[in-house]
Amino acid sequence: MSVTQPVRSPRRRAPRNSLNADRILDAAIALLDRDGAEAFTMRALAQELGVGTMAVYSHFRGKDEISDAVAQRLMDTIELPRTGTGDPRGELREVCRGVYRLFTEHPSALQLLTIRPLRGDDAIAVIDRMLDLLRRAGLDRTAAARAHVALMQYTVGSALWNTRRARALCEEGVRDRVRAKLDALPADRYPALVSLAPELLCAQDQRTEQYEFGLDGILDGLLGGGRGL
Amino acid sequence: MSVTQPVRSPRRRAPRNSLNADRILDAAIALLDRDGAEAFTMRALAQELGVGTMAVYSHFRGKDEISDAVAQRLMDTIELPRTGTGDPRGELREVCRGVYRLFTEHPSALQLLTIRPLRGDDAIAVIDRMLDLLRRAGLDRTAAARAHVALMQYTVGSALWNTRRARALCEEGVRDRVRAKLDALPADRYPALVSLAPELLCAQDQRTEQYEFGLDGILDGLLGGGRGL
DNA sequence: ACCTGAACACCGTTCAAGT
DNA sequence: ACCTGAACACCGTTCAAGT
Repeated sequence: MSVTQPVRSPRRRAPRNSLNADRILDAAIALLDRDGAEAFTMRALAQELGVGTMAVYSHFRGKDEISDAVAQRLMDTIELPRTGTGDPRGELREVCRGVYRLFTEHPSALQLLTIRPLRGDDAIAVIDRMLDLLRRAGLDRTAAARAHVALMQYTVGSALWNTRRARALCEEGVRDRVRAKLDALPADRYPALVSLAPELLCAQDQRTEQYEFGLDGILDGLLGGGRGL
Repeated sequence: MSVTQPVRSPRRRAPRNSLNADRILDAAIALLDRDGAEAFTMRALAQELGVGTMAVYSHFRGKDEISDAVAQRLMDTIELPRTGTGDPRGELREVCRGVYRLFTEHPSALQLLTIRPLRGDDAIAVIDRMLDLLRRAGLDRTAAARAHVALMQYTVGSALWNTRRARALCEEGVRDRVRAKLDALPADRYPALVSLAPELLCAQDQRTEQYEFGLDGILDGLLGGGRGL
């Protein structure tokens, strides 16, 4: 029978060397940010690139190696504030906000980043900068190390919390169901919660303000002289 | 040919009603804590129960529903300190430590818990208690709501960070590789990091002390009067 | 009703083969 | 060397069937 070429040709063979590690990482980040971590699939990634699934394996050993490379690449996009004349506290605040912004701008990559936080030249530069600022703020060696870890933990936790929330709230009706559940709580059993329900919902909406509220509190507590009373 | 019964009989049929939601949740938590989240599989869960894969579906709609129930069950195991005569700050500290302990004792369930933190009667009681204590500590309505969220975010972030670290460090040789990497860093480029490397490694090892260091800092900052200088 | 295996549409990855 | 599809061992879940 005379047939034309199949209407939907499955895919013409990709020209040699049209694929490389950079293109793959770009596509991976785009895929993660657009469709979320659970859609980050070798098959989906290959399709995003217009290429057979196995083509990617010529450039990376496997999915884990791609994840690592994505995490490293993202960390390298953090911009450090100019090493200022200003106070250490203000600079520290800026560095933390930069890390937080990165985490929330690439929500799906956040979990990749929390696994091995010590990758990438710029990530290391961030850590070095934070430690330096903490020392200059007057903390001793042990306190500086601990304060750095605490700040990173808070930042990771805050970003994770907010992105999970944001994703959940995207689903239809979740917002109303949460509100209804809060309204249905017995006020005699949970008086504080029922009373503060509006403020709680508001706090979760104003995510940047919420992060900065906690950040300022932590910085006050860690830098401000000693255990206050 | 004459054959005996197969040496390994695949599985005798489970007696009726030997399975129920509680047994399934017990097995799920055991599986999660023992083998980790990535081993939490419907097939593995059924095997743990000595039952066909699909038997579980008679009691739960699917894996998501089991995850939700696990999260709720775990949250209900948090013990609140006796509503003390003591200072709000000390009680608040105890509640946070309880939440942190739960998160670290069930590391694999942590991610389940971060998705929908508002499930379960006891979880709600924890929230109510924290809000009440924050109010009694003198915070206004907005500050109490924000402080509660910040404390939860820090606690989740800290538990997540530590359990990821702990799991990574279990792998053979990771510990030495991290140390080697830190030693190999150019001291002129990252002076603070190289100098504080021992303190950093130490801070990540002493996990409970690290959590409490940050917790005390946050409590100081949030409760101690105003922005210090 | 409760439990079962077969089957379906996915997943990451191995392998032998094309160019 | 770079890219390909077929195949393998997994996964969650649907379905028709057994008891």
